[in-house]
Amino acid sequence: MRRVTLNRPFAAALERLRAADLRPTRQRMALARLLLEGGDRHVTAEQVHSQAAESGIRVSLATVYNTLHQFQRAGLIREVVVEAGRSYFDTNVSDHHHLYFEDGGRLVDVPAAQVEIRGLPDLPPGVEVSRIDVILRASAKSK
Amino acid sequence: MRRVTLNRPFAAALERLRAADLRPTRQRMALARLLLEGGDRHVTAEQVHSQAAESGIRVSLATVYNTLHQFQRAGLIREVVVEAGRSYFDTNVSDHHHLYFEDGGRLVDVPAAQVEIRGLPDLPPGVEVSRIDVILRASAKSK
DNA sequence: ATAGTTGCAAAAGTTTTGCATTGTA
DNA sequence: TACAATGCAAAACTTTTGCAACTAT
Repeated sequence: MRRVTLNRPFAAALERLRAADLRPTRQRMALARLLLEGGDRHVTAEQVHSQAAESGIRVSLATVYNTLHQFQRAGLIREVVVEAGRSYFDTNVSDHHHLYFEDGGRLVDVPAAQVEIRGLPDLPPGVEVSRIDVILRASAKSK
Repeated sequence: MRRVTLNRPFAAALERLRAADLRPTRQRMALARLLLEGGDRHVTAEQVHSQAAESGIRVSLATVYNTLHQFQRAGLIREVVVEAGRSYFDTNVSDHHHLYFEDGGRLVDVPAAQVEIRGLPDLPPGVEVSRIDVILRASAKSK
């Protein structure tokens, strides 16, 4: 009888791709594992590309972008735009906001549960708010 | 006696540049008038560049970017990043938030006075929040 | 076979930089 | 004359597109 046991992380990534109706190709599996293992992270496409290279995975930056966008559409990750020409992909897809340290560019999650927003405007009929992004921009105290 | 009367908009733009310690060069004056006359607007660098061309002002896109950033540093305008690779410059510098229509890319101001945000996290000592951006993303109702 | 997918080279945008030119004292 | 500031061509980045190669019937 043949052993069919797959290691855990592999199986988990496979499962998530399947659930999202994305074929488990070599590149996608590699990127899925890179992103979806090891907790909440904020990474740029460029960083994902470098990390892939470090792990010995050959994949072009274009494919990284395309894959990240597919993952986003599938709800596996979120894109957060913080600055002109700098977007982060966030592996935390729970409802939350962001704290951005302008010096250094670090991005930190702020759970939405603890934040309360009131007084938002009404929208035209047929239109709905699909998402609310709150970004707190932090910098060194000027005083 | 020589007439020294300048037309109003010209004088206003001049005044604002002076107050911001920016030399009133031909290009800057032109962009200042384009941006600071005629109410609150959300424009991309590209749009400013086109409008300048239409008004017969010769200025490169690089200069438009550089000037917009100078204006931002001087507090004359604000930059709002809404989507990867798409930043808007906002001539409304009062405290406010944004409603973004994902189909079409229109951006609308939401006065901050009517919005109340509570439960924001504490920051490390020496760090302060320099700005809070709230972006409501609106799209056609899915139902 | 063949219809749909995938991954990437090349193209398209966007923003920044370096420096010749211009303006100021 | 020197010194700083300006405007832009060219360079550097970031992101998207078009299509050849691959996959799964």
